Amino acid sequence: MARAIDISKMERVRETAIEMIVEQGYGGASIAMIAHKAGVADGYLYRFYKGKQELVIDLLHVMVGAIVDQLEALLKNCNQISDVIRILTAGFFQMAEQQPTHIKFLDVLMHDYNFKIKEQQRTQIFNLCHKIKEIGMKTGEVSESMNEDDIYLLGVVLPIQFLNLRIKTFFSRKEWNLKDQEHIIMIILKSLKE
Amino acid sequence: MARAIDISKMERVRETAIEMIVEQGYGGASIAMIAHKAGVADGYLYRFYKGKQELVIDLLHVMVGAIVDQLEALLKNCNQISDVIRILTAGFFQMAEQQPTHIKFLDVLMHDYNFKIKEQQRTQIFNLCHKIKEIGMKTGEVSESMNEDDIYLLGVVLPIQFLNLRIKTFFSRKEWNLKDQEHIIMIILKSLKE
DNA sequence: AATAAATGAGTGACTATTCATTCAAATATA
DNA sequence: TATATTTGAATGAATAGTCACTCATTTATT
Repeated sequence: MARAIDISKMERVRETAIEMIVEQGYGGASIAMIAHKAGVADGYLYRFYKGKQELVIDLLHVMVGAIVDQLEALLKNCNQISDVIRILTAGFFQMAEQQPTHIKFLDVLMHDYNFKIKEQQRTQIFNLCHKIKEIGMKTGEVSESMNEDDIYLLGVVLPIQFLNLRIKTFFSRKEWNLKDQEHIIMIILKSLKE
Repeated sequence: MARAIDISKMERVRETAIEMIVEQGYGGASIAMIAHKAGVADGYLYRFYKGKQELVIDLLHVMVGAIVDQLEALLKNCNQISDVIRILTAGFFQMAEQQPTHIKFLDVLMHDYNFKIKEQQRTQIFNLCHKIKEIGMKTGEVSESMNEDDIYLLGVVLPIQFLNLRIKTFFSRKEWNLKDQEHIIMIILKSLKE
C-alpha cells in the first residue's frame, strides 16, 4: 500500500466550505478560497466530489439527515407530541450554541432557490410531519386544521428563524437562554393546538 | 438638451435583476446576464449605480420601505392590533399572488448574511414592533412576554416563510387561498396573546 | 521499488467594471 | 423653415482579475 488518506483533510474542507458559504453565499464562496483556508490544494476536493455543487448538496444532505434521523427515532416510541417538539427545539438551540455556523448554513441554503433538498429526504420529512399530525390528533395536541407544511413551518422553520434573528442581532438582542427556548416551545405547542 | 432618458430601461433592469437573483442567487446572477435579459448594454447600470451591490441594496431598500411605510400609516390611527396583523398578512398574500418573484426576493435576501437591511430601516422596523407591543398590551392582544423580535418573527417572518414554502411546493401543495390566510392570521394573533 | 495520496500550474470561460465612441434629439442660428 | 451645433443617453469592446475544474507531476508511505 501507499500513503494513507488523511481523513482530517476532507473534514477540514467540509467545515471550511460551510463557513465560507455562510459568509459569502454559495456563489461568492470559491473553491480556491475554501481550499486555501482549509490548507489544502486547489484540486483536492475533486478526488471526493465531482464539483462544488455536489459538495454543498452533500453537506446539506448530511446535516438535514442527522436531524431527520433523530426525529424518526423519537417518533418510533412516543405517544405525546409535546415531548417531540421539546426535544427538536432543544436540539436547534443546542446547535445554535455549539455550532452557530451550522444553523446559519441551514438558514442560508434553505432559502436558496438553487438548493432543493433531495426528494427522498423531503418525503421523509413529510412523513414525519404526517405522523406528528396523526399522533397529535389522537392526543388532542394537534388541530385537524394543521397541514403537514404548517407543522414543518412551526416545528422547524420557526425555531431556526428565531435563532438566526438572534445570531444576526437583527434587533439589539444577541443572546438567548432557556427562557427563550421555553417561550418558543410554548408558541409552537399552542399554535399546533389551534 | 439631448436625447431624453428612457425611464422604462432602468425599471426593466431592476425587475430583471430581481428575477435573476431569485433564480441564481446574488453571486450567481451576473451583470452581463441581467443586462442581456433586460435588453440593455452591459455598462448601462453604472450610469445609475456604483455597482452590482449598490443596485441590490437599493432594490431591497425600496421593497422593504414600501411595507414599512404602509405599516407606519396603519399604526398612526389604530387601537387594535388584530387589524394591523390582518392587513399586513393580507399584504404579503397579495404580494405572493401578484408578484411572487418579489416575495421570493425578500426571502432570498433576508437570509443572505451579506445583505443586512440599512440600519435606519431596521430601527424603523424595531420601533414599529415596539409600538405594536405597546398598543397590544393595552388591549390585551399582546402578552408582556413578547419581545420586539418575537413580534417581527410572528408578524413578518412567519407569513413570508409560509408563502415561500407553498411557492416552492416544499410539500405537495402549490396553491393557497383565503382560508390559509385566515389560518395564518389566527396563528399569529393567538401566539402574540400567549 | 511500488503505489496511491496530494499537489498546484495551467485551462478557457466568465466576472465586474470602465470609458472612448456613437448618434438621436434638443437648441441655436440663419 | 432649414441647417448647423451641441448635448448626454446609451453602447459594447477592452481590461484585469477570478472562476470551476483538469491532470501531469511530486511526495510520502509501505
